[in-house]
Amino acid sequence: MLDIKLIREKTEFVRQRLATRGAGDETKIDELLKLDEQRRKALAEVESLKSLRNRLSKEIGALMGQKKLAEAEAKKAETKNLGDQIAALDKQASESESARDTLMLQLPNLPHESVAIGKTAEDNPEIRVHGTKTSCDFTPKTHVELCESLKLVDFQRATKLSGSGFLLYTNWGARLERALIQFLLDLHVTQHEYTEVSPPFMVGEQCMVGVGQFPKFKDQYYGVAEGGDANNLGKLYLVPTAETPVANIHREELLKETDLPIRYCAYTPCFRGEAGAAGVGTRGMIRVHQFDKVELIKIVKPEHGYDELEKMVANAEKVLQLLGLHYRVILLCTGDMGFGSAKTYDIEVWAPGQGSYLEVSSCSNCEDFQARRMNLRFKSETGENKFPHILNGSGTALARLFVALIETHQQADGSLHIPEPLQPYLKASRITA
RNA sequence: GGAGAGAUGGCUGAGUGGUUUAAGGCACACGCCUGGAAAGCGUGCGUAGCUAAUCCCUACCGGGGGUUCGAAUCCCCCUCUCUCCGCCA
Repeated sequence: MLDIKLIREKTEFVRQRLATRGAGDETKIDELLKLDEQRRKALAEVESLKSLRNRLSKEIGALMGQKKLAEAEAKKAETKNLGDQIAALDKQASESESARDTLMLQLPNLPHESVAIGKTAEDNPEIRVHGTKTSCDFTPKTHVELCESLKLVDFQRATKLSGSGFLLYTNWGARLERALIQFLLDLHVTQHEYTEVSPPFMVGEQCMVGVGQFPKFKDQYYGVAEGGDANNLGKLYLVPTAETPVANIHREELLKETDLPIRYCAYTPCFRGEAGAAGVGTRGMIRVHQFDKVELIKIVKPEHGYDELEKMVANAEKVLQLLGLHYRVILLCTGDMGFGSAKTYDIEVWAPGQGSYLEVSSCSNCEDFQARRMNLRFKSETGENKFPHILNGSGTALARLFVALIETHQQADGSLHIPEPLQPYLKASRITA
């Protein structure tokens, strides 16, 4: 959520920054300010009436204390109609306020000044590249072919269980998936100063609002119903990312400045409806309804937000470096960024079988946008209550990492070489048919 | 699922209709004291809106509604927490 004061005081600046996203959000500003003005006007009136009522009520109390009952009754009569006026104005003020807040929740974050202005993924500048595309003297198989020949994933039977877009890992595939999760958590916890947490895989609506998934993108997620009772559908949602539960851990709290920075690392499966997305329903692991991910979350003082973002990207890159994968880091342009983000880096890993790069990490600084939505603050040393910056980054998403890994390390004989850092986790250096 | 208890500021904890403009304590900040510290003493200290303002004023005691001139306090609904019982991995 944006700061309403910023919108009031620097209206043109906000309008221009919103316009860089190219989604037309800047057109909502006039309506927003109108509602804000209505609210403030009603509030000023109702507050002076309340002030009057409070004064009279006190006088009535004093009169009754002195047993001057007749005078008290007279004053009561005088005060009586104030109540209706107050109720009417209160209603006006709260209606304006809730209309204003509904609009506020729909407005995306302002892009940081360092973000390139652009419309689509075509406009995303490449920041750096690590390694080179693998050149092998045979035609690389796709991950689907490898999964079938090495029996890592049973696509067919997964469909029988849950429909398209779900994976059934089998034997070495299941072991590899588990090894990767363990490897990622250990890396971030022991080498990168994150505290491991294991959150619920279902969250309440408030969490979805807190990080910005609701109300705007409600159709993207899975709601669950307990038992056969359709009435409680929507009380809980399957997490689309660990960001949702973990970023909300300190929701509604007032932290001490010395509590910061907070750095969390969590594994969860991620559930996504992928409504309208290309590639759902086709075979393979690139876009599925459920995948595993290890997520990094930071809650930091505003002045450290962008340093911490750079470190977070480096933490995610380390994963790919250790696994011997070629990747590039790109900066998302204003038009391609997520709703709550002020600045986002994507990491794309090379998948030789696909002949393309796959997004395996997205690291964002949401600044105070999410903290405002969840009313998470910290008390500074000077006694001020401030909103911290909240950052999230994948470290990394697994199904696609799995794809890049097996496509990159496949051998001419059809077997799979396991990179050295992963071997202790898999307890194998090679997978063969 | 059944029964009971509860939800008050950063924490704790009083408060059953009118100096509660939320007591007291802890924590925190500053000062006194001290060779220095602890203890002790003094002062300050909730959140948000409004505002040039740390002045006023208004709101906020889990959330929503009601009664009243006036509600933390009385009534109704909801949510959550705890204890016990049942069921259960």
